Amino acid sequence: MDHLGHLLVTHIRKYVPLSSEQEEKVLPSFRQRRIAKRGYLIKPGEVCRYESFVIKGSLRSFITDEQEHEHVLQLAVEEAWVSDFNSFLYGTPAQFYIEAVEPSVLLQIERPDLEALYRQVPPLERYFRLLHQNLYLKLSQRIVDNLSLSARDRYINFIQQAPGVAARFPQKHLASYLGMTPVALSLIRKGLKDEAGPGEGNLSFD
Amino acid sequence: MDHLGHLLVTHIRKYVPLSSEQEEKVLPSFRQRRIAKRGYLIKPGEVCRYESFVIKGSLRSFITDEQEHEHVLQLAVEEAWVSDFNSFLYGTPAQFYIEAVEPSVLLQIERPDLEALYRQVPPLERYFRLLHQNLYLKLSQRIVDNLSLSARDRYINFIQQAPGVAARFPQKHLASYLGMTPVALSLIRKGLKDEAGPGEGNLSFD
DNA sequence: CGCGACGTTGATTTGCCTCAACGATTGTGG
DNA sequence: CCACAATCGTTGAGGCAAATCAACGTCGCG
Repeated sequence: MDHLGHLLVTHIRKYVPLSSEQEEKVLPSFRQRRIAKRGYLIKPGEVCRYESFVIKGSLRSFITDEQEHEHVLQLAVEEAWVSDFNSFLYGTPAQFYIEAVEPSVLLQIERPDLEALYRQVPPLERYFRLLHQNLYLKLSQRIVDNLSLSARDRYINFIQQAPGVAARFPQKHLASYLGMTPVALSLIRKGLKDEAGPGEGNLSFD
Repeated sequence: MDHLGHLLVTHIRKYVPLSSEQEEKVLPSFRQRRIAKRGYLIKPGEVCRYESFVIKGSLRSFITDEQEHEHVLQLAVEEAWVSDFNSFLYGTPAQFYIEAVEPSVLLQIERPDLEALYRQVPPLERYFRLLHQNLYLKLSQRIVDNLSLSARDRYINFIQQAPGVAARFPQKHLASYLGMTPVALSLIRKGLKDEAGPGEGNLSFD
């Protein structure tokens, strides 16, 4: 258990220095939670009380539109934070589903505890600023990609930037994340495999 | 001039409290800069040395793809921050153009000065964390909209959420921001005007 | 006034979606 | 452990929203 917990501290230390005293104050604010495959962390309408750090497994966040179509916003694996962030911050009803795609283990913190932790361990304020800076940069890039790339190029791009991640999610989740249908993604993969040629399968993305 | 400068302090105070001593330390770190209509704040390949706060005017950030097509990432008016954030943070070559659409006035800060300011005025660390939280939320919503809404609905959505902003930019910039061509936006507007009926022009978005 | 950039409108094309049927794979209860 | 159902991925046929291409009107500016 504890060796998993230290994933969080190790992760934070990639961004900000922590004294060992500060380090010890972090973990006690978190509770570990397991979530079964296909279990839901949150559903629309509920209030998202926790910010959750993934120490094992994978999850996705998505919405459903009025035609019951799912749209995947995030594909999360180890060292990602998941929450309905708007709901967590403002106590408003959540907009997203968050579902475990693999059996997962999370470290969760409630908002009052997080605020208290900011005061006890000031570098965390900086950590979360850096975290949100990076998230902002990634989303900016994703928007640029959605505006300027074809479905095919978005897929190629994703595979190159996050190798290994695609393999952990059903293809339809990846398709939705990339803004296309499962049918389109299937055709794109077929196209790539064909043009690579039967002899040179070393580009296989499986 | 100073009355414009105080727009920044006033803005920051919407997010975090500042003592008057702290308040006085903020503005001296910034330099005011005017930029003519169609002037460029930054171009791809340059290093973005400043984070710029818009106190007057409007700007857009965009990229061009290999087919010379422009793709607008941001439409900025008063109280927005503009920069090639990645370049600003890491000193890497900028990816974006930033162009003044109207004659504009900015308050600029360099990165070392910003870091120094964090230390002098700790609440700014919190301010920028909150700022990036909000930017993150807005980008998330934009991605959801791009995934789940038609071009028509994205336009309606934008007009409702940012009334007045559209009028300050050429239609083709708005179209690009919304992920469609100028032709498509023109047809959408025509469609909306027609279905509103010739007698009831009170929904006109001009 | 005349040039150039912008918006509009029409004709045509296209990338991706929808619908549908069929394999492949997974998971589950008997 | 097998049989069956359910889910997922693949493939094909047809359709549609939006893009492209192109011509014309309009406005602002030198």
